[in-house]
Amino acid sequence: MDTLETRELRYFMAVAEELHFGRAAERLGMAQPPLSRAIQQLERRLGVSLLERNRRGVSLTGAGEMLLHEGRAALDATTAAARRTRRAGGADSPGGPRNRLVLAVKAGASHELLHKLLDAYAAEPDAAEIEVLPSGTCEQEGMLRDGRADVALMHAPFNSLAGFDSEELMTEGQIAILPAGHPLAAQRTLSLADVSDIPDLPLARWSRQGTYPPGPGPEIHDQTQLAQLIALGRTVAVFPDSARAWLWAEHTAVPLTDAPPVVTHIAWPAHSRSLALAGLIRTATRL
Amino acid sequence: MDTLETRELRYFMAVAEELHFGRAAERLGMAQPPLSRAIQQLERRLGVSLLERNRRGVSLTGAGEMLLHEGRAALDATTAAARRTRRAGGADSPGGPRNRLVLAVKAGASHELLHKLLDAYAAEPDAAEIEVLPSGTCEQEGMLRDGRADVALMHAPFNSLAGFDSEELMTEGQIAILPAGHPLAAQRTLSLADVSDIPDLPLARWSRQGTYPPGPGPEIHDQTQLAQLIALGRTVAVFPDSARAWLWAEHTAVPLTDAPPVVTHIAWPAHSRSLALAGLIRTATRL
DNA sequence: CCCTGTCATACCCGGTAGGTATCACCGAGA
DNA sequence: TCTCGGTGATACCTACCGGGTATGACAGGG
Repeated sequence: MDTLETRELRYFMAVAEELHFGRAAERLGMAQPPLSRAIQQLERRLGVSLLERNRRGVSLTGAGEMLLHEGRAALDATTAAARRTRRAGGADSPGGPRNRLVLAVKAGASHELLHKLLDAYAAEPDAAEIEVLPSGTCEQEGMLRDGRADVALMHAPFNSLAGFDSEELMTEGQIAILPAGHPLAAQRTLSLADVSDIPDLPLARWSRQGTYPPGPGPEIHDQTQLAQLIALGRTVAVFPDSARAWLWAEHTAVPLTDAPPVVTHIAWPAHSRSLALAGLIRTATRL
Repeated sequence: MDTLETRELRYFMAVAEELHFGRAAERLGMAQPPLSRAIQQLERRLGVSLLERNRRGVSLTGAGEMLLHEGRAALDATTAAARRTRRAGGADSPGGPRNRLVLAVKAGASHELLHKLLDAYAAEPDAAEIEVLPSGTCEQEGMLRDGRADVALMHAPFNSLAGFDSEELMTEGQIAILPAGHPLAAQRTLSLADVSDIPDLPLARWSRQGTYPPGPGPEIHDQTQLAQLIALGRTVAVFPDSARAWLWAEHTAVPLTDAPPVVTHIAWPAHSRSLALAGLIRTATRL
């Protein structure tokens, strides 16, 4: 009566994202007519029209927008439940309640902090096994939400902590990373304005889920690519202090005076109740 | 393959809560054998054993505990999606995108603040319609989670803000509410210790989802009941300052010196993106 | 040793999810 | 204007599976 099955949600999400029944059906690996019928049934059961069938295409109604947002959260929660249950059970069978936590970290960030955290936690009396899951640019939120990870290191203001519990671990300034020979590399400090429009060094554009923001700089999706382009004198980058750990000989780091400080948090889903997680958080806040 | 249908989740939750297939089946309005089979299928598909079938009864495995917690969140998110979509659509049809927000407030609390908030918001240029939903003791969290409400007034430290976004609205001290004639009512201030074990006035025990904490005091599930019992000289209560609004003539309020301050927040699900909600929050923080 | 309460198995039936074929509609061209 | 390509909706069929009833297997308690 008012149940909203997972399958229906999946179907609707596909249609709402594609705005095209045929493509959505293909993406779902099914034929178009059953999909049309399923969406109609969903609309009837909810007593609400979700899609505006215009001539030549489909668009979302207000209710459709709502279901797109809320349904995303619901689907994430559902797949998170499945994944975490699988993990809990897989650990369960080999022998004893061998807990395992998946920790998502932005690849390459906070190396030293991560090292200290893992070492300190491993020394705890009954430490769980920690699997470190490198995540793409700002992808930790999604990983926590859909259960790929149990806990994450996040960096405000880049990551949003909305909806998670978190503890502050570290605050650091930001630096500009320049080619060693560049004139600006001789400065003791710089401002954001100084580095944001150097004619010969446009800021690189990071990939976010495969798309790039517009601008003149080179397209990047990997720290190594970026490091190389800087070393070649093609671009400049802004990073937290801890990025000094991976600088090359051809790089020069110059502190930025007016860049917002980067705050590293440890964050986890607010409803988590795991002992292993509690232990990790305790260890982290004591560092 | 890895989908975890809503129906399966519902079934498992029932069994996990009842720890008894027969009762769970009855609660679900179905027969026991199909339920057994569904749970078996679920376990097979997840590749994990969720329940320990002992002689004479059922208990949860580690994975089962995990699915109980995570599944609750997932089910709440799903019913929230359905409810909010229905609301968004119902408003959609009469005429124009007539937004409506459901605001959960603990019945009787923060009367003055609520009044000011509603008045101020109604004066806004394009204010949505606000439906005030009185909630039981500390039930606002659940209402936000399963979509019965869109936004809530919460009172730290009684409500937990975990998993929600929130803004602080007001801080107030707490008072003891005594029968007017009682000796302690003559004091200018009291401490928690003073009121926690008055021999003739045991603290009342509030109902939480139908159960009562142990203790000598009377069982209460309604502010009016409590007010009456205080007026009759049978009990004493501790409340935030703003409770003075509903005191009777037979009541006396005495400030408590060492009670933790009560902070009223406005809270909402972290993923909300509604314009109407943003307007309400803006109004609230400007009060 | 039977009786009772539990969950599992066996078997059947009906609803429905999904497939194929086709229709109805509209816009773009020739 | 007529046709053609592409859209979503309809009609109809099949097969799967969710749910029901009847019964089995097993363990404790009298």
